[in-house]
Amino acid sequence: MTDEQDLGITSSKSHQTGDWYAEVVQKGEMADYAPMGGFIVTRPRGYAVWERLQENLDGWFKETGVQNAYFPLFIPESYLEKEKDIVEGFDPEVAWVTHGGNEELEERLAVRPTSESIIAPFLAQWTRSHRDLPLRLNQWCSVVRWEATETKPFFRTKEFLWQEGHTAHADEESAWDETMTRLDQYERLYEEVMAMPVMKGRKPEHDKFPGAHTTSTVEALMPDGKSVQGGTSHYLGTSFAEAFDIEFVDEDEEMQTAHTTSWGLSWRAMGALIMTHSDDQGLVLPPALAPEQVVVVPIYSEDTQDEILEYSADIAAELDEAGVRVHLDDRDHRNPGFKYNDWELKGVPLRIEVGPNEMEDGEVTFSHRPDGESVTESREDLAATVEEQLDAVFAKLYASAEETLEGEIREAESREEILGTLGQHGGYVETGWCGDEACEEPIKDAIAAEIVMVPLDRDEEPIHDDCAICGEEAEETAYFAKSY
RNA sequence: GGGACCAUGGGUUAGUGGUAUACUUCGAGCCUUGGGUGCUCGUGACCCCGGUUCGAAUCCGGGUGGUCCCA
Repeated sequence: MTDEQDLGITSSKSHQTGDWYAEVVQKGEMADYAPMGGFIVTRPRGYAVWERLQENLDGWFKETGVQNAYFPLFIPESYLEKEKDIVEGFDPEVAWVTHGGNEELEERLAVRPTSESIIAPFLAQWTRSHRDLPLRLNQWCSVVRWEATETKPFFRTKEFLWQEGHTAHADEESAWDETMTRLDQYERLYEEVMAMPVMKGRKPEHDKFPGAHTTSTVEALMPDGKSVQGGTSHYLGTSFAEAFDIEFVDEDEEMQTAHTTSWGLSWRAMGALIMTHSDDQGLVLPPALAPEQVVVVPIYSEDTQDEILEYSADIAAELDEAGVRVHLDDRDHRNPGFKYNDWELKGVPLRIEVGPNEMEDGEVTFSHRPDGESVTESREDLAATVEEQLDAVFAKLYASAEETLEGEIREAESREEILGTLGQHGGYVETGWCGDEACEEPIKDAIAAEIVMVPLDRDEEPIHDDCAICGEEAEETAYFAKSY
């Protein structure tokens, strides 16, 4: 009895979220653990998901004036030291190269934890006049942050894949627009591609990116009530431009200092995606990201085998022609039930079943991965029908993710109430906050929850008049949550 | 930052001191298919280092890796 369970997922999403997640990642063939702690191997199916996220985001970047480039993996120590906030912010988690072959290096090299310090000098070199601005660069690469905390594939790994955009602008307005453009594109990626609603906000002062003027964030709520920082976009002000001499001559022939931004989204997005949609049957992927959007499972007996296989091969060919990513599972010696379970484990969003019944009536049966609902439709206009079904699957995924967020933003007006509400429900708690980091401490110490964001709009009136912790006048609304 | 638990073929697992059990995957063959069919054969494992012992997967110490809980 339990033997057959071992093929699939054996732990429960709601009861053992950690075990469940590790199992889904491995059995869904997204990733394996690498031999060194804190590192993972991304498998082809996992990488394929990353590539589709890349394609979407990269397309939008290019439509909005961004060019891709590539900078070195290593950053000389002296460069890293030019911006002191970066040094302090990342110091404990920088990996260093000290030797080249057997020879000790004269200057040690940091493995990039982020690339501002190696990109900014070139932004400076390439910026002479206001005509050179805005200058928008992006690179897809990996970075290394030697965090001591334990690994969770995609959520927290010492090396991770991401994109980092770096731009220089003539003035604050242009740089701020840039910051918001990228944040909006991250929001769009989550909502339109990953089928996940997110909340946009700003990090509190003490949790900004080192050296940034403003760090904006998209936050997604996981089913276990914890928040994930889904992507960040920083308005860096002029601090990096000053440290790296990014200056230009304006229209009046005056020397000006540029305003810069940086923005990044990592494969943590994949972690959030897997955590959000997958279930006790295994991985669930939205249509736009799935390596296979549709799997065709033929159902035949010995005497119908040839006809059914031909009918299903036709179907697969027609869909392939129409640009649908389709796979025909014509493995013999495997019954349909096995195949259903196998593809459900791997996250294929839509299944087409064709057996004698369907063939006789010129129909196909669709089965939706998220909820197992099945519908039988005519075989005519198949590509159009498949598009509709895939849209229906996307809508289901979005709706259920939305349900996770819905009702999970609660108000609290005292320390006890914040602790009680977060302890009991998780999710977000919004409350008045004086802006002092010290007022976050009691919550952090008690239940490891923190202020994950404040409203983007600095002028927005706080939700309550007083800070829930110290009772002083509230400056803004704080959103407390446990986070990954 | 503290604590708990775990580590055996690719995956899951039995095994309280005598060279390892079973399921599954995978390969070959047979069987045949509306929710993980059955059969035969084959490949394949005790995390690392040290200790105790005639003998260690098993006991002890240390490391590494994983999961969880608390901060």
